[in-house]
Amino acid sequence: MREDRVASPTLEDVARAAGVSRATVSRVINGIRNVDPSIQEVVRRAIAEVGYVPNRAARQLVTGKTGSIALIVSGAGQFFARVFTDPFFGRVVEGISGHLRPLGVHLVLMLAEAADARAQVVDYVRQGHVDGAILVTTHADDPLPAMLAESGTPVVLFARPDQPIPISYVDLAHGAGARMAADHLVARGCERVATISGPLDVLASMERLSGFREAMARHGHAYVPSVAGNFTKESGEAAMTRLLADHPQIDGLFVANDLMAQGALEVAAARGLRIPRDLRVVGFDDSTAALACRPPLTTIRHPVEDMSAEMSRLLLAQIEDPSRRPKSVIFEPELVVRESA
Amino acid sequence: MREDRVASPTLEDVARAAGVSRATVSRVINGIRNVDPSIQEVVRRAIAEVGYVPNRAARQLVTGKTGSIALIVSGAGQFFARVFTDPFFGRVVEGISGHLRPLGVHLVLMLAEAADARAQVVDYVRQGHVDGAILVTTHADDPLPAMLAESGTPVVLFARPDQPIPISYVDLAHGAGARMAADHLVARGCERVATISGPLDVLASMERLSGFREAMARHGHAYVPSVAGNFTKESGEAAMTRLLADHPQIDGLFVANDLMAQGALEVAAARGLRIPRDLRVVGFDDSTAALACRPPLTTIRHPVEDMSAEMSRLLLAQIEDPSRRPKSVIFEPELVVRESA
DNA sequence: TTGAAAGCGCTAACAG
DNA sequence: CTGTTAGCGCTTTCAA
Repeated sequence: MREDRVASPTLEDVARAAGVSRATVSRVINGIRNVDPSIQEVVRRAIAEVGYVPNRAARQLVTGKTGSIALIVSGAGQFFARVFTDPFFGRVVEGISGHLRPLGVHLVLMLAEAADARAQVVDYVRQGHVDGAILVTTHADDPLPAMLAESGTPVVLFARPDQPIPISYVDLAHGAGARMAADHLVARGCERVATISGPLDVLASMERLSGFREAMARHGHAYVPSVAGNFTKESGEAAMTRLLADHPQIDGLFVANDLMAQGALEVAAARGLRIPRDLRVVGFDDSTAALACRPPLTTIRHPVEDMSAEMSRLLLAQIEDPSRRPKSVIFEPELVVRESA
Repeated sequence: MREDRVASPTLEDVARAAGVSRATVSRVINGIRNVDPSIQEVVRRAIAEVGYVPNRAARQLVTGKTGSIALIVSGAGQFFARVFTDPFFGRVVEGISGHLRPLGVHLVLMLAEAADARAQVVDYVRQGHVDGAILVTTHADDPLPAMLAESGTPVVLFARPDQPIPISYVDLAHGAGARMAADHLVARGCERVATISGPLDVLASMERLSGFREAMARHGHAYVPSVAGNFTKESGEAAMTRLLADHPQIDGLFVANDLMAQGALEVAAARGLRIPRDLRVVGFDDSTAALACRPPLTTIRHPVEDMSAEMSRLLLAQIEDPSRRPKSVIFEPELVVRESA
């Protein structure tokens, strides 16, 4: 009863049990028409009987397809603690698997936190474990996108790469989002506005910062103090502490992501600042952290799930037709008004 | 120059380029002795020249091995937000990949948050994508451990399964840890002690709770009020709020994990309670959350990384010898004294 | 020490 | 509609 474990049953076994040829069994398994319904029934029964499961390696060897794709998260320094602490990555996984699962495509997550891990991941992909990869990188000068693109595997990126490489990606109109934050703060009557930005070597951070500055300038605010964080809550606290030390009078604040905003709000609360009366705060992302804030955070919606679903769509298309030219899809942000501003 | 992408080079190509047979190339690739050093050199050069990468499917078809294992995280309800918010999972991944990477074994992470996802994961494993699986499940009545065990794949669990199934696992002596917390609180002079537990249908939670109660009873404290949370920070806040409403006089608190302790501390601070003067708090896990607490949290060390490394060790052994009997390894907790108690 | 050859389990023409 | 057959790329006896 358990010996089938020793050598799992093959097509051959099913064929014998059903009294047909391997080809016929293969046909019913792959849902190809042109098979007599009664025989289909017999085969199906035989499959169940012997407990047959197709051998992926054999199948891949002839079809060249694995039926699975990798989501690679690449970064450095405090990597694991970062990934498993920021709601962003969960949204990405959710968006991708929501799109892939109904299609029967397997999603595997791989984490590359250092040079050797990166090499191993590239290895994995090049060996043909997956049909393609979706890549999310958290640091600017990551060599992985180029390595992967060069390997010839279909790849799609989250966010435009720093270096111009021929690769498909999905991104957000960060500048437009920052502008919405600026307009909102000004409309609410803020006079002394500052911002906590993300790491300045990350494109998205730069775009949010410059977008915000430009919009504020257009409203006549020539000077907008800013402090950079690294997108963690702790860095938001540190940045806020510094900001308040240098500019105790601010009445409006734009923070480049919700997690940092959460940290900033806690510091503000500890300082006795009432939100939004004394200080209005706008975050960015509309992640679960925005709702966890006290008070709930007014923020800019970053449709991460939709963008991630789009990544898988692009990837699947590229797998189907490898000659496809790289394509980019840019999403539009939205202002979400809650209580903090 | 780019056309090698169309059909990637095979052993045959390398053999031709090196002027030897496929078998010889295969030998040098697999590091088999009995190959003339000069030929080895020639072959290695040829490999680099044609940019050869072994085809995993073909290799697996004959060896039966994939060289990769899966880490499956299974759960439900708010699953993604939970996994990517709790430092615990990062520690698991870190422990496993730290052990596996030097061995050249690939680690892929798979998330199973609902019934269809579970089925897909089992599918993936049974199809032979991986040589074995490490399973972490966050809810009590998860059918996945049994499904996997039954499939015949080598599997190792984090934490003892609720149902007795023949499967290897690694666990912590939770009761012993809870006892340490109790002893410490009592030694610090606490008189009115309460606890915030984890979900009561999770074995580890129960063991921590009953271990704590027993130890307190041994110290003469017959009654220990408790409120259950679900291991998230938010649930810690809610539990603390409830606890303080019913028992405003408590001067000692044991919380079943650091994340909930963090939430509890925030509520305590908002109530004006001084820690540890008015209230001493001991957490559990010694995760990054413990250091993020104000003040830094006294807690019980849960050696998650070591335990995870041990899981991969067990799994590899089981893969090597599938007839191996299931084995369990229990780790001992340690008290880590910081400022909160 | 090296090469020839037999498959691993499956799919996909190609006949029938 | 079904069976036969030729490989997919690799490892591994078995000879040489």
